[in-house]
Amino acid sequence: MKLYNTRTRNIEQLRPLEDRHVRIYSCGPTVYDHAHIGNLSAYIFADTLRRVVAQAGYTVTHAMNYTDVDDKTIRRSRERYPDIEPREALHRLADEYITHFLEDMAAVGNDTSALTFLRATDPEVIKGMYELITQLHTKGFAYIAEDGVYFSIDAYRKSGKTYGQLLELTLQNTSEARIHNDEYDKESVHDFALWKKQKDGEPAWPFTLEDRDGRHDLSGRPGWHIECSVMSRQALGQPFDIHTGGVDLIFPHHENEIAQSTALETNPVMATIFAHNAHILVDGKKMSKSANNFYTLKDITDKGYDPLAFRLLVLQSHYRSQTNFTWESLEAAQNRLVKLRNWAALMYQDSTPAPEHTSRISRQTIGSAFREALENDLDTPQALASIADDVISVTDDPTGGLTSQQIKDSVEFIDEVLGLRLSEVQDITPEQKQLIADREAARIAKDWQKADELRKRLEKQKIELRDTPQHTIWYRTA
RNA sequence: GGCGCGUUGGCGGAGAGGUUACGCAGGGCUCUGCAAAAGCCCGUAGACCGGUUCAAGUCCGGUACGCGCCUCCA
Repeated sequence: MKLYNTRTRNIEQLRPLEDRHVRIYSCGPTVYDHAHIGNLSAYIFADTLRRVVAQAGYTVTHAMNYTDVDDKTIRRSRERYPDIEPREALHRLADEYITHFLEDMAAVGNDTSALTFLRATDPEVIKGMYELITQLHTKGFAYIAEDGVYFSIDAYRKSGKTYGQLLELTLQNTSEARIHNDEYDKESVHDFALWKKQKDGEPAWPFTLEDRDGRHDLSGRPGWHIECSVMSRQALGQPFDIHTGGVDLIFPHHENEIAQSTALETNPVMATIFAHNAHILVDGKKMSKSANNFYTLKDITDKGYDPLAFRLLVLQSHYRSQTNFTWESLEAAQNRLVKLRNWAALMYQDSTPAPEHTSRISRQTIGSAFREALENDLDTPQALASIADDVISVTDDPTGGLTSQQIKDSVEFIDEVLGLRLSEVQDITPEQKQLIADREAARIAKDWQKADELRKRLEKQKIELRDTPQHTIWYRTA
C-alpha cells in the first residue's frame, strides 16, 4: 500500500508502526450545522482509505473526532437555546447535528461502525487537554495571556523541533496577513490559543494554571487544535500511522497539532503519514460555508439523486485532485451507478460460464487490477475503470462469463473496498420469477402477445427484461 | 507579496516518453418476434511558446489563465 505523504511530499510505502495494525485519525466535523458535500467527500476519502488498508491485510483502528465546542457551535447553541445553561445548550446542539451527521455518513456509504468517535467535550478529553496544557505550560511551551493560554512557537523551535513540518513556512508567507488581523495578546503572531478564557454567556470548564505570579483562574474552553492532539492520542497513542483531513487543514490546524503533540516528546513525529484530500469546487471555486456556495446531501436527494451516486462521483476522481461539482456530472455518476447495480443484479440470475474467462475473472483477479490501483495511492478512478474492463464488459455475455456466485463474490468485494453497496440490490420474488418463466414459455410458443403482456406486468413492478442469446435477464428501474 | 497545485475530447475525469483510460452524453452497426439492454465501431483531446529525444499530453524551461493555502474551513 502506497500513499502520498504531505509530510515528505512523496508517495510512500505504508509501514505500520505496529505489526499488521494501522492506526488512522481523521479530522471530523464541527457539529453546528449540516455537513456540506465537500465535508462528506473528505469522509468518503477517509472511509475508502480505511477500507483499502483493511483489505490489504491490516487490522485498522480508525478514530474520528467531533468538534462540539468552538466559536460556531457556541454561537449557534446560544441562538437556538438562549434560555438553557450554555454547556447544556451546546450539548443539545451537538447531539442534534451528530445525529444528522451519522445519517449523512451512512447515506453516502461510510461505515460509521468502523469508526471510534470522540467528543471534544467528553470529560476524559477535557481532562486530557487540561493535563497536556498544564505540562506544556510547566515545560515552557505555553504562556498565559489576557484572554487565554497560548502555545509558544518560539519555545518549540528553540527546543530543536521544526514548526512547519507539512509546508514551508517562511516569514513572508505567514506573518504579513496575520499581523494585520492580529487582535489577540500574543507574544508572537504565529502563536495560537490552547485554551480560551470564558466570555459572557459562554460555556466553560474549570481550568487553573499556576506560575510565579500565583494561581490563575482560566475557566473557559479549549482551542480547536488541542482537541485533536488529545483525542488522537487517547484513541490511538502516539505516534500513529495516518492522519487525514482536507488540504485546508494542513495549515494551521495540522501544523499546530504536531507542535502541541510533539513538544513534550523526543520524537518530533506525530503521525507517520499525513494524507490530505483536495476540495470539491462549485463553479470553479472552493465550496465553503463562509462563501455560501455549498450543497448539502439534502440538496442532492431533493433533486432525486442517490447519495451513493455522490459517493461514486467522488470516487471517480482522485482524492488529491480538485473536483468540480456539477449536476451534469452527478447525473453521469447516477447513470453509472444504475448500470453497476444492474450488473450486480446478475448475481441472482443464471449465467453461462465461459470457461476461458471464468478462471481469469474472480475475486482474486478483480484483485490484481483493482487492488493494484487502490493500493497505489488510492487510485479509485483507475480501480473503477478496471471493474469496467475486467468484469463487466469482457464478452458478449452480459455476465462477463461469470457464474452468479462469482458475480456475487465480485460485488461483495467491490462493496467491501468502495462501499458502493451494490450487494444491496434485491432479488426478485418467486412470483416475479414465475412471470419471467411464463414469458419464456410464451416466447418459445411464439405467443408474442402473451409474452409482451407479461413483460408489461413486470415493468409495472419496476422490472425490465432483456433477452440475450443465452437467457433472459431482469434488472430494476429506478 | 510568499508557498503550492492545475490547464486533457460535448461534459466529468485518469494513467502515462512510443500501443484503448474509464464513465456519461452523441452517431453508426450487430444481435433481436418486438423491445430494451448489451457488444462492436466512430468522432482525428491534451492551454500557449520554445527545448531535450529516433519518438512528448507524458520530461525540461518560459508565457498565459485558473485554483488552493498564508484567517474559521473537509
